[in-house]
Amino acid sequence: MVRAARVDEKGLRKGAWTEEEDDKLRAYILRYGHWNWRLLPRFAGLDRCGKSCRLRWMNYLKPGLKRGSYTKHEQDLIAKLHDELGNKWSAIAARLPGRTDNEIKNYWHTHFKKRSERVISKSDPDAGISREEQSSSEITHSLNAFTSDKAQEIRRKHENASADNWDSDSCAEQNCSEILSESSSVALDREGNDEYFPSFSDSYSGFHEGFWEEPFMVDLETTYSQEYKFLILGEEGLSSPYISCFDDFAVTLF
DNA sequence: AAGTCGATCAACCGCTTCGGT
DNA sequence: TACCGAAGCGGTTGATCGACT
Repeated sequence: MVRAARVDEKGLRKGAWTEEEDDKLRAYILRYGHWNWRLLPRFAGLDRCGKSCRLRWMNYLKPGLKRGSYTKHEQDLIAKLHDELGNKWSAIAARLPGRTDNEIKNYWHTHFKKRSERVISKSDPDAGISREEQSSSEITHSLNAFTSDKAQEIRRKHENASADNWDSDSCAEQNCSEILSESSSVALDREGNDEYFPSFSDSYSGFHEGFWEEPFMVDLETTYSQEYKFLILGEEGLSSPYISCFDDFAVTLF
């Protein structure tokens, strides 16, 4: 399911990434960060363009990415967010921890779009909108109204509780969690089933509050083969103009 | 067993946005 | 304020797999 590897006229590799390339890119970014995507491949020893490296890191190698099938909760969230935001895949991805915009976009095109096409083909051409679509739209509308009311209620609650301790970031997170939790309990899925969806916090119990801010710890013994440990540890092979300023960061990591 | 076709998803491409000068 | 380069974003492509004939 990957493109055949080839080399373009500039000598840059294209197509499927090899395990060795993945290891090089991962090792480099974990040690030095992505200070400049265009120059990074040269320093990391990769014959790839910066864009390709960025994409590979963002969509496949970045720690914390979830692979595999989507939960019912995620499916519902994608549908809801797409109703609200349209094709703003990065915005949708930002609200689904561990999923990438590319992944969500693919998922949408293969699952939801197909479904909506079926709905349109089944619908009365004169009516312009199917009963199913209409009902879905009504559900979304009700849900939006509910979440909007709920957001105001939560905001009032927080404002009353403590004006001094108001932390917009954590409150936004909490609001999102509360809204999703409550709305999920009343939401119907697109098939019209009235079923329980786990709340946001239930689904992502593995992600505690500080997860994304914490330094990423790498288990060198299990994550990398022996031949690439030296790359991470910087004995040789990697070079970075940022070595001095990233040394502190590296110390934090290892 | 071989061929066909649709589904899937990694990767590419080109346009837009953002930030620095 | 205009320009330029880098990063980000979204649409599209193409290789592979599995189901079906």
